[in-house]
Amino acid sequence: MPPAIIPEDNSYYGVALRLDGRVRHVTITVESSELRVRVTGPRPAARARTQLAAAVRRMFRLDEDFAPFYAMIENDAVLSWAASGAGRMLAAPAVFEDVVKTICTTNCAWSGTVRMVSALVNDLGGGAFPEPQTMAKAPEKFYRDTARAGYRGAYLKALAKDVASGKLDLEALRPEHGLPDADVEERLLALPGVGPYACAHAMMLLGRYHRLVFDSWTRPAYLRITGRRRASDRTIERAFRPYGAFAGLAFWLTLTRGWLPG
DNA sequence: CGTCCAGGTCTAC
DNA sequence: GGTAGACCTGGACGC
Repeated sequence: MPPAIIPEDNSYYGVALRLDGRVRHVTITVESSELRVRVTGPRPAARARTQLAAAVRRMFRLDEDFAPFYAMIENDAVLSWAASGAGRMLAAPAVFEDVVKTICTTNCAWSGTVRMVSALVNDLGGGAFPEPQTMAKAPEKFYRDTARAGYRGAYLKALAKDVASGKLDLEALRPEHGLPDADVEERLLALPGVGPYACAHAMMLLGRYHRLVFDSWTRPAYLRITGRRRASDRTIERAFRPYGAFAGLAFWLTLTRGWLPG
């Protein structure tokens, strides 16, 4: 296992997770370069602890090897700063959750995404992100009147249905299962409501960093940072081609440099 | 009040 | 393979 590079002490993250059927509030802190995970309630049984460990490992990308990327950018004019441990985009415990949330970001303002996901968590999941079966069973009324997901409602329900029935296995898209990027992309694009943007975004969350995410935020952000007046997606892709398998991550870090203090 | 568009996608040419 | 129009929703904006 590659070393987990933790940038600083006192980092804190909180999330509600469903562990062995029970919603737990989980806090993750950094203490002496190690992650410490705490949960509310009585000590979780073995099954819940296993689920918790798996969730944290995926959320913080503990099984991914960033060393090749850091070696690549060590002397990079723009990205050398990131070589000290940046790039661990927070993922959900399950690929299903990432795909659902990503669909909830499409063609709407961020406030809409928050509304839809909040409804899924609070009104359907009892405080944690709902299981596929729960989303599959939820009536259309929920998606229309509570989540106010509009036309996405049908996509979300259909997706949940296929995952719940076993017809669709999104977790199989994780890198450890060995599917080539091209196959994973093809499967993602075949999902209802998943186009080039959502596919690229989901690929990043899967730890597959080749594809650049183009949307109404990243495009202007790139222009602002480079000082260009305009640049086509193909031009931007060409600019990041030197980063190879990490082009998408390099693009993202270039755009989000200002999100970090200092 | 109508129009536009926001972390796009789908269908039909 | 590339492009127009429609699509839920709800804020922002112009009139």
